[in-house]
Amino acid sequence: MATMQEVATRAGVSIATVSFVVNGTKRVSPATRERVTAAMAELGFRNNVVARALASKRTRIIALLHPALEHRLGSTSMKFFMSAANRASELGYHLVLWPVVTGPDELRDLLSGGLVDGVVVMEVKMEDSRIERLTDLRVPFISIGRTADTTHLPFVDIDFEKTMEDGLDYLTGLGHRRIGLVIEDLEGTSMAGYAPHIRSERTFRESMTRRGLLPHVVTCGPGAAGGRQAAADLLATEPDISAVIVMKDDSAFGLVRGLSTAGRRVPDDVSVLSIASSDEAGAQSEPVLSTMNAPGHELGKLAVEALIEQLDGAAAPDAELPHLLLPCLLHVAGSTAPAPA
Amino acid sequence: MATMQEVATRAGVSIATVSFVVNGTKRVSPATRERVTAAMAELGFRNNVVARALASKRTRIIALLHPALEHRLGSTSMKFFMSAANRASELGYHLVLWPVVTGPDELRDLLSGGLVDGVVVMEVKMEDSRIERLTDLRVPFISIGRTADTTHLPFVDIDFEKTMEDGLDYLTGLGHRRIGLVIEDLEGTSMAGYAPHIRSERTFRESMTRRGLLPHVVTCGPGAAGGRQAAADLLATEPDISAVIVMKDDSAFGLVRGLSTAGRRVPDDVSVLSIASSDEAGAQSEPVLSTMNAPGHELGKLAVEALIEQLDGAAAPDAELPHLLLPCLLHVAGSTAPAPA
DNA sequence: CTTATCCAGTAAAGCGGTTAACTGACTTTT
DNA sequence: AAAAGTCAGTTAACCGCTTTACTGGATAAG
Repeated sequence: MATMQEVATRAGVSIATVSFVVNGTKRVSPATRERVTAAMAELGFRNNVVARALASKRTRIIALLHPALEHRLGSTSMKFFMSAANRASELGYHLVLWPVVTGPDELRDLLSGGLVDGVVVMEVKMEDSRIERLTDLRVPFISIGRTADTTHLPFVDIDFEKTMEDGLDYLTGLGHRRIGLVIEDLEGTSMAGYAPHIRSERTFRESMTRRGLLPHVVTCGPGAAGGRQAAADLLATEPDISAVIVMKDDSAFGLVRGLSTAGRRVPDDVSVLSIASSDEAGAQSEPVLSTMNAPGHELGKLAVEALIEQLDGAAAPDAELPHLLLPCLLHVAGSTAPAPA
Repeated sequence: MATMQEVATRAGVSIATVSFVVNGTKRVSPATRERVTAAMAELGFRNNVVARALASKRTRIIALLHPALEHRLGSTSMKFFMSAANRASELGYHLVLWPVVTGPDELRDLLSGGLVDGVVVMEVKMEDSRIERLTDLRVPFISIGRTADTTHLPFVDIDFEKTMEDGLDYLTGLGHRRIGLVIEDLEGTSMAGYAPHIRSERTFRESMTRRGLLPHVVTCGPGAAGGRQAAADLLATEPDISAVIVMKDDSAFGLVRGLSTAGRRVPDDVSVLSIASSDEAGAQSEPVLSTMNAPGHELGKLAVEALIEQLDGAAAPDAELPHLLLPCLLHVAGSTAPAPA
């Protein structure tokens, strides 16, 4: 690969001039610029990213941190990732998915090594040590999801509170009064304290109570099997249940089947609303699930924009931290219907 | 962050010595080693990855290239990714998922820039320009999946041929004679020429013919809806079909529902076998699908090992290229049964 | 006609490491 | 006892690019 020095020699200029041409850092006369450009083309010059990074202390690489192994990337996360990657690319950055395998030290290496300009954190828990670590390391970052305390946290997140309220508005609007919530049980796993679950459950309980209704909450095991069991558990507690909100695609699929097995027709006897999901996921079930779609695309875009603004120093030093909340949007399909008489 | 020079000063040695301690590149007396180690600990020294990369021309980073947007990461790919990342980590490398957004130039930048030591390519088509490009750039790489011509291609892949034979052995062993194949139609999409589909279909046709049976092949649209339609199409062609092999999870879910809608019970009337799938995916359907499980875990591990062997120069210069094929393993669940009389 | 300003371009000092070649003291060999 | 090895450490030349300070000629101002 041709180096900058070779280009300089060939164009009969100094290496600095080449650098100015490449980066547009300083004015160069049209004539020399032309010579340099030609030389670059002839030699097939490519700027060495590593050398540039060392000298300038910027790589234009953003890492999307992903807790490896645990929790596989759902379609929502994937959408988010793609959207973020595209937006980053438009803004001249690379967004890579970095599975943090070995724990905090690996993180430290990348960051203090200067390999990465900034970080996006996902799958955040109510208390999350990674956040503190990033703050300590003074790495520019943004979080997808919020910890319990958000005062010093730049984040974008799904507005689970509003999503839940909207969902309940919709269901009660259909006449439902006995409504259950199915949430995967993460206690004991590495995802214990996962914020979306906790917020959703809390809001569900509060909102139901406020509406003068009894909150029926059932936790379940992982996968479709867990959802299936949840149906049985729920019906055992409250046989007259007429609507269920469920928080994970797997669980939702299992839930619907569990309800059928128990002789409840969906949506005639029991309505099912899958939240923080997507059209595509909903379409995998029969009947097609009514969903509240996670705004993965928008969140990805916004997260990257906020982070890059911070990186490029476009944001005022003491500007307010980004605190963006977007609710899931209701998409009515075949799994919800008016409450049975 | 403390630099190596600072550590050296503090320990009263030269910077080279510190480097030797850090990398174990040269013998250092226990006494000095101890002083250096202590100094590093006190200063919280972290090796600067970028500087190291520039000087040594190695980053110990491997990029898993992913064609952005197109084809979202299925659970098989994800398993593969995780397994590869873990194995890489064990071997002292980082494996990151790099969505190539802007096309070949981006690729070129990373590689000629020396940001990445090697590359893993996935979602390979029968003719794939990326392979040629990587060869041209002389970047060490390994492919998950094979192009049509594999003479110069280092790869690991699912043995679709054997998988299909095994699947057909199993089904014919159950007495099935009228067997269909459902494959998603990718013509006209960016994934046209996707190797797994082509190999599977070809082997299906050949093997069926060899067995003296008629190969019923139906292509379908994307998602569950496509699979559903495929059921109708297949029954229109061959109403007495008694078994169907299907190649994608989405399609499989839709297919099962489509069959039910058409009044066929699974598995009593029609058996369904989902290939290149996984237990977890199969469990999302009702009845639980019999699957042939993609060896994502093994492939990820093997791919990374082969690549790193190449990187570390452990392989002889003219050693044979890795050509590894692993079949999917049959996992019998609830969607297959003996052929009806 | 000076002196002050511009301007395009250059020289050179890093950025934080790696590594080949070298040094000097001490141990073996013959 | 002289020649030859060992061995732990050091020196210094890179790796390829960025960026600040500087130069010298051309133009504008006084």
